Amino acid sequence: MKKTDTEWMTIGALAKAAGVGVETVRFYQRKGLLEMPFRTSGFRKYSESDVRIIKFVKRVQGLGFSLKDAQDLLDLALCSRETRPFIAKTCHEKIDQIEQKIADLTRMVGMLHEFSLICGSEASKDSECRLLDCFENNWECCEK
Amino acid sequence: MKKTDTEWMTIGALAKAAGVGVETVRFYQRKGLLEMPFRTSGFRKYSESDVRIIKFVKRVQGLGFSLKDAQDLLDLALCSRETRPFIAKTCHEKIDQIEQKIADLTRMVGMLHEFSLICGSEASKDSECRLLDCFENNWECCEK
DNA sequence: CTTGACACCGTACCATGGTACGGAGTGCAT
DNA sequence: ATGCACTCCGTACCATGGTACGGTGTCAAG
Repeated sequence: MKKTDTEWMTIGALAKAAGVGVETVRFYQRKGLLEMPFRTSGFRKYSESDVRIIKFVKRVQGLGFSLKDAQDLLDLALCSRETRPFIAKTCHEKIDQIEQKIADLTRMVGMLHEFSLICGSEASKDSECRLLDCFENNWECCEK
Repeated sequence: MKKTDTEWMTIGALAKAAGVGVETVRFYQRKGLLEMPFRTSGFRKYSESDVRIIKFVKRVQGLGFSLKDAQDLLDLALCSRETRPFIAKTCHEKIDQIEQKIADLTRMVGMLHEFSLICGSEASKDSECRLLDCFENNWECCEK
């Protein structure tokens, strides 16, 4: 690769740098998460920013969001006077979504903590703890 | 249905009560999330606890867990002296998993808050906020 | 005792998010 | 100039989590 000076990467280099497979890059391209890159004689030429996008998508995905959600968030990057209202809307939607999720997860983890205490204690009788009861009670643990 | 007295439900009644389709119930059955119910002359007979299981699965799923994870959590309900060590392990694994997720989501939402402030302010110049920069910086927002 | 609603079953199909394959072209080094 | 690695593209395939279809069986009321 004589073009390292012009800082282009091939698809393979990008994939490696981002920790995904070449096919995943092509897949993201088809999905519109990565824009169609410049080409030299048929070969795709990527830049560092593509690495960042892929890593970002992977991170967001790991938090339980879809590729569509990742796309929404990527679109937030286009911050300009015209796009600002749209961005504010998307941003606040995502914030609400995430805060709801955090609240739910927090209750869930609290319940699991209590559950493990009750169930783990020598005093607990067999089958005394019924996890499902806790969930029904908005994740509050048994006979609290 | 003359058997309301014996409190059995048909698959249709269960599905309706749990807010899913009949096919979803059969699917969960195949996946082992619901155990094979008693039958009367070929028809499945469900109880209230099946409704609870389905609702639970749906809730857990909504938090970004797989059916497999839901299954793991359902297995926690079997709290007895023999299963206790296994339960403790699963429970703490899930707790760690969830806490990690909460931490990540919390950083993410904080970043989105800051982002929306900066981007939303009249002072911000076009294209000044680059969301990707924030993510790279462990979700800390731009030039903080 | 028929009729309509529901149940049975297997199989096919759908979307999402990839992963793999195969035949052909390209680029660079030896 | 030859070879090897890498790229191209389309298409097929995979797992997950359902959803739909179609032919048959059952139930319970009219």
